[in-house]
Amino acid sequence: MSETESKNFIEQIIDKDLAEGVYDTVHTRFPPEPNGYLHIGHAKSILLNYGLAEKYHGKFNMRFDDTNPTKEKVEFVESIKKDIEWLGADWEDRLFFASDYFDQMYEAAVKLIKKGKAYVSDLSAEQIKEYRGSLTEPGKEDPYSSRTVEENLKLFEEMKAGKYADGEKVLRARIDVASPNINMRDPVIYRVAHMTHHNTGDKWCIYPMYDFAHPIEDAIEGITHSICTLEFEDHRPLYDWVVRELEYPKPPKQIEFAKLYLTNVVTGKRYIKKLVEEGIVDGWDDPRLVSIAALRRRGFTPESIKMFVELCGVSKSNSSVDYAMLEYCIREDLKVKKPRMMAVLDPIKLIIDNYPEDSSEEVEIPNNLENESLGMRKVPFGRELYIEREDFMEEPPKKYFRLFPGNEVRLMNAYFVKCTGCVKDENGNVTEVHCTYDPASRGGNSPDGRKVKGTIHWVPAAEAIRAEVRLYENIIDEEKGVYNEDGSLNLNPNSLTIKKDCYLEPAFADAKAYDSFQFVRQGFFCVDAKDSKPDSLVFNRIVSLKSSYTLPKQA
RNA sequence: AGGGCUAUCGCCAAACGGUAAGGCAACGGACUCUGACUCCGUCAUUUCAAGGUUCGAAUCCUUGUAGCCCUGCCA
Repeated sequence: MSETESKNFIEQIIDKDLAEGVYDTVHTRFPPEPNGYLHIGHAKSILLNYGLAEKYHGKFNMRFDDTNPTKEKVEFVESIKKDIEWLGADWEDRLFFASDYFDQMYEAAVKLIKKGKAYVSDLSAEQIKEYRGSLTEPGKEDPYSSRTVEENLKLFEEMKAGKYADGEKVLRARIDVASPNINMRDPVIYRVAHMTHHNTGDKWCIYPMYDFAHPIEDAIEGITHSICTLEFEDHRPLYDWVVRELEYPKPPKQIEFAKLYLTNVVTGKRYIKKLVEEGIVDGWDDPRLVSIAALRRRGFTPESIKMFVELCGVSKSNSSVDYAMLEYCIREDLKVKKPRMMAVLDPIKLIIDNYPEDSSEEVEIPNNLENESLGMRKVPFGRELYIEREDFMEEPPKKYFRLFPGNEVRLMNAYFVKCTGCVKDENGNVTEVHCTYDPASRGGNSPDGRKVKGTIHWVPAAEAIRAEVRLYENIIDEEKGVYNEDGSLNLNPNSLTIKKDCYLEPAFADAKAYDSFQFVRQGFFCVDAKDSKPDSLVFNRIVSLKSSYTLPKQA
């Protein structure tokens, strides 16, 4: 708590605005265009905007920026709402659509025309591009810019009435065709598009452009700080021009911050689209992706994502955050919240030769030593168990303190067992490990006080539940990117490992979709909501434990 | 006639002229009913570079360098 005293640059701007009386409240918004799925980068924007509103006891609006009917779909509206709710950003009763303001935007355009600040142009898209000049050359005056106010009013009215075809006429703001900032070279602010809009239907055939619409949307909603990403910096003068010319009393202010990029992760929509189309991933919510839906399916919690975003901070420098930081956050969140269960991913049978045949018992195990409220569970124990194949070695390396002939270890929360040997098949592969147990060590400690160096996990062979476990790695190979120079896919071949025939404790019979657990020594896993069926559980690994598999390096 | 923005440890990121926070990662060590977790320790004589101003510069000035963004009737 104490180290969060330093404020990010946006909070500093807000503090100053509040102190100087520029605004007397804070009102933010998240304004996605409903044209795709949200990903971890959007989460930063959502939680930043929502967090600021919370922190300053202000308000947070949800707004769909749907001013271009060619790209937007209702299905995205629903998925976006779901994801934002899941993240915990509460817009209360303030859910808006930019398209709800089309009337006001139209009036705003008329106002500009009347002020002589906008005119109708007959130039084609290509011609406008030509007249705009280039990065190094100034633009040229639009030949239609000298039309009278009356003429412009009439023409704009006709545009609205549907008299013109798409592309025939546009409304341009009159600013400065020679501006070094290309966005200020008489930008188009309204275009003709005969198209059915998902919200307004066929009411309109003219639609406002982002640069014109966005400041108006913000102003109408009383937004104070309009937070967006760095690429809009060049648009700020236009944003300010719009709110100034429209004479809004306490105009909103645009503030830009750097997008969140994750190292070695694909976020680009067109790349993900291609991966989905080519069947490389099983959809936009494939657990290897970082869409909000994918993270949810993988088992990330809203809390972990919030922690992650806060840890990343807010600045204006382009940066790419290490994936390890995200993993840290989910480990941190889950480790005290979720039960620690025993699961054997690569099973080998362990037979306790001196355990009475046809006998069994139950041992009691705490669900999470760090969180007593998670309670205890009972696990059946018997003569035949499954243990991890790597927990037995016939010829152990130095410092190996699991099972090997002659060595005694503890079966977690059960008994001490001493390895007596193993059985191999004709190829020399170990098929069974044999041992004897010490009945006096029930519970996991010996009354004579002797210690064991190793403790291993186990699962009762008869009652164990079979499952499939999927281990995901980042989908992209280090440094090389999604595609090679020749356009071929460059994927990490280990991005998905499927382990079938894993054995779980019987308690997993009650596991439900999205339930997550810590598998002792294996990491954190989540029941896959998409692929699990009542009789066969599929687990996605959320994150592995640090170096849990690695043995000490040999000298 | 181009314009805008950015540059502090492997990765994020504070510091707002007073002598380089913190987190992730990494590496030692202690502890442990799993080798995880936890704990304790190490990790920028230096802030893209070179000059300058100052008692004092990551912070101010100058000149460079590198990266990102902008020439949609997309957002």
